[in-house]
Amino acid sequence: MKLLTVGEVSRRTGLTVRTLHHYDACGLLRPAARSGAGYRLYGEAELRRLQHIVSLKALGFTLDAVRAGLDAGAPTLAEALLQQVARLRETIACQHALLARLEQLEQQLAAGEVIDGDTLLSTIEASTIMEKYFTTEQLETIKQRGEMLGTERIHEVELAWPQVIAGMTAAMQLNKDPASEEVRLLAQKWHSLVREFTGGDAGIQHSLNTMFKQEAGTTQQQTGIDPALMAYACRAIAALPAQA
Amino acid sequence: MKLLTVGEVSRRTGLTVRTLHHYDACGLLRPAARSGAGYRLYGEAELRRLQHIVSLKALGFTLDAVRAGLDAGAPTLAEALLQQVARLRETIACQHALLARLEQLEQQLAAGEVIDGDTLLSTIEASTIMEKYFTTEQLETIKQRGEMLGTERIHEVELAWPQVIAGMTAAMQLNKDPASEEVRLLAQKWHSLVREFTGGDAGIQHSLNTMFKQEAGTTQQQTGIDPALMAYACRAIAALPAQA
DNA sequence: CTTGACTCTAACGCAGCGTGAGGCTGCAGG
DNA sequence: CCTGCAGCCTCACGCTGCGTTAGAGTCAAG
Repeated sequence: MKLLTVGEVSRRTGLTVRTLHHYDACGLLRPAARSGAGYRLYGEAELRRLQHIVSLKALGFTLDAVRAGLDAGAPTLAEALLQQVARLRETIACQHALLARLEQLEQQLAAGEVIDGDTLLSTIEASTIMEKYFTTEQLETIKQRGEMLGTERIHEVELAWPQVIAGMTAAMQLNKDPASEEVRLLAQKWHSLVREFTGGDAGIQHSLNTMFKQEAGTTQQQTGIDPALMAYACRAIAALPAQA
Repeated sequence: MKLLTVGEVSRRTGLTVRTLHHYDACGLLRPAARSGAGYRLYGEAELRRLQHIVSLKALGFTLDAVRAGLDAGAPTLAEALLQQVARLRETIACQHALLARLEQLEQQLAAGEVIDGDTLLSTIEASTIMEKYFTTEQLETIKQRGEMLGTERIHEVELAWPQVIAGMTAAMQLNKDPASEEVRLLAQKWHSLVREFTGGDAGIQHSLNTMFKQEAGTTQQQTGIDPALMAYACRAIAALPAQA
């Protein structure tokens, strides 16, 4: 019956001495005995327990969970395993979502001339906010629509927007009747541009509206559309003759 | 030009007051000014910066990284993004590997009568140790072979091993010549059982040997094969007439 | 003037150890 | 016997990103 010191256990297991001290301190693995000088001495049983500890930790359990699992019986352990699976699945799902966003940004970086700091931050911001107001499915739908339209058309749209916004802003500031002839063309253009984004999906349309209401500040900064302009544009569109 | 107190900023952003204090303390977001009473006052610029902070944090950056990214220019930020993508990919890969192991254990739990504590721990242990000595590809290969063989055959093998081991141990203890007639049948059986696991893959065979050498203690406990027996068995197999 | 809602600073707590500091122990060589 | 050196011991702070009291000042309303 041989007893080992911390250093020896450390070499055999690859754990650090400090870690063994820690396990002792928190009651996870107590040495079998102490030498006269106070040296920790571990026996076979402790090595086995340590093996178990390492294994469970490798499965992602916290030290508390490991202790609980070892001190309680197999049913508890089995249950803990299932819980751990569930937790892990969830975190992986989150990480995946995150990765998707990061990769999208990465693509935009690779594809674009966009190395300007503010633009980059705006792009990031936009994706963050979108995450907040659209469901995963909706984002998926939007992405697919984007692929259908193609890069070129998207570019056109991005160029078209500022003009429409500028026109609408001017009309509003001149107090023109939103239902008037002159505003009608602008309203039609606006409407079609929005449909190009929503694809006619009512849910997406709704989320979009909510976002513009809640995040007025940020969206205004990014698009130049403030609540007043939005209201004006909505009235103009509402005044359009039936379906275009 | 309106200034906001912590509470107001908190309500607008959803961050806690404590968080704002923290960001102030660590220099990530300093208030624009302080009131006479020492209240933190934030302006528009700070709100924008805060927006950026939140966005970057949502991408998984540490506060230090966020500060670095915001204080340095866009190139740094872009670079950091790429790094973040790489890091995330790696952690996801790890998590996936972990999940795979956990799910395997889950299956065994669901399928088996194995609710005994020691057995469960042994199973976990085995998978942990295998992870250590076999490459991912090898494990994949082993898994596929397992599926090819089918549950039933695996069960048979698991039953056959103890008998062979017992026989070989007895032969060794009786000091029988490993090359003798009597031992030959045992050696053949042993050899074929090993091949059933390795599938004839030299790499897997090698990893298996390494594992048995390095983890003598644990494997002996789990299989009943100690180094001496292993050596004896190897000699017996080496003495077999050419290919079986 | 009192209340209640808000603010301030200061400081511990969390998980799981890493990383010293400062001080014994135990064995080998001179 | 003394000296070294490796190994052991016990504190105890540090890291991340805040949560959470605790004690105390501030502001606007009743």
